[in-house]
Amino acid sequence: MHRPRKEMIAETRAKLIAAARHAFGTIGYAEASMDDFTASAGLTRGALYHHFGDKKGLLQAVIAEIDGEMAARVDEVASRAPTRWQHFVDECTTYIEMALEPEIQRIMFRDGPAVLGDPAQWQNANACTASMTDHLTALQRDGVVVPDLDPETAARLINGASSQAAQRIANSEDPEATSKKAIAAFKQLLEGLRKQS
Amino acid sequence: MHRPRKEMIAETRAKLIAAARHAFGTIGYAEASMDDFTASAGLTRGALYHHFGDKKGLLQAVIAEIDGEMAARVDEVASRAPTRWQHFVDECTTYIEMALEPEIQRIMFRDGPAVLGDPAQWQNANACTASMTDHLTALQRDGVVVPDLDPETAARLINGASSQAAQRIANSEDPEATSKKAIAAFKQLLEGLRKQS
DNA sequence: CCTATTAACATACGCCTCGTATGCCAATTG
DNA sequence: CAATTGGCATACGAGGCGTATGTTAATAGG
Repeated sequence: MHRPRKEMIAETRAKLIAAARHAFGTIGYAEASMDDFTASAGLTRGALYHHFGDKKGLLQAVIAEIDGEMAARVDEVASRAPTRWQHFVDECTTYIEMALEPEIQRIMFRDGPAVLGDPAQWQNANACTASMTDHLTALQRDGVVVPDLDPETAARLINGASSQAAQRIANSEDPEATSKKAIAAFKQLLEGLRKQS
Repeated sequence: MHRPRKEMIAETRAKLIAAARHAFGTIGYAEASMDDFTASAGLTRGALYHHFGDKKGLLQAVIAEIDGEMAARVDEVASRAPTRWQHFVDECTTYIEMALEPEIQRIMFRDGPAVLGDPAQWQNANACTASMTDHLTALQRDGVVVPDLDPETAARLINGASSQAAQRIANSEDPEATSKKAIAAFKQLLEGLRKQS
């Protein structure tokens, strides 16, 4: 049988990623001891180094996984919306909602950039921005968005604003109220991209 | 004489901050060995722990210093502008320009948040956002900016977009061209805040 | 079917870094 | 001038990380 072997390996990788994701997302990358979270997965650092090279490599794998999940979710939600513009706005607000998860904030917005550098340079972890860029391009073609605008650049700026919005909500005393204010301010900024009719 | 003593102490603090700032800004917080950069200042970790408690405390001090410098610069540049709105826009673009410094990006936007958490929660390091919040409030009062908007929230979102713009420019192959695109996109977003006349 | 090789891990070792406890010296204070 | 405090260095112990080295089980070739 070929399968059991392959499956065991895949399972090992998955267990390591899951354990690391949990550790990174709660206590943070720097505080997460490789000995500890590999042990919590019933393994040792030997497996980690074999599969991912080093701690950074494992972080990359975790980030790739999260990025994939986020992109899938954004894609799903945004697909049902009456207009393209609404589609785009929904995409952004969904992104903010997801960014409320402490795990995502910690890994994708704080530890990730600190350890791996500018997120824009990450390989296998740009699905969300790519999607937003595509939609902005389409909106521009349709004349909904102002023409003199680089879509990818705009998508990045919006990403920055989104993550700040999410952080503000997440750290708020009254998340409900803060959410309203943050989403409102965010949508207001987006209005700047629209061509006035 | 009281002075020499006090001066020596202040000088020690300053040397530690300067050495740490350089180390953090180049190789990064995690890679910066306390033994190394204290030695480069002619001191030991003993002085560091005495004055700043721990590595995080020193990072806070470094951040406070940089924040002060940034706020002073923003204040200076923005003070000469014909209109209040222009004043505000200049403030933002100056902020982006400053954020191009690798040292500032690394310390203020990457390592700082990873180690100390959400910048919005930082004490003694919110001068820039505070200033932008004030100006937004004034603009709102004057009817230049849309009324239904929380100034501080908006300031934070703009901050997020600014830092992304700066990162994009800094990591670009052609900074000159990217700068034009990023600043343009940024200003376009800001237009969303204006009340249409 | 048997052997050789490789791959998937675990173990063991040394280095570096950090935090704390302790010690020393100079400067202030009365 | 003595006592005390504060500024800083030294010394020690504990982890954490990376690498080098096993060990075992699965595959491949004859």
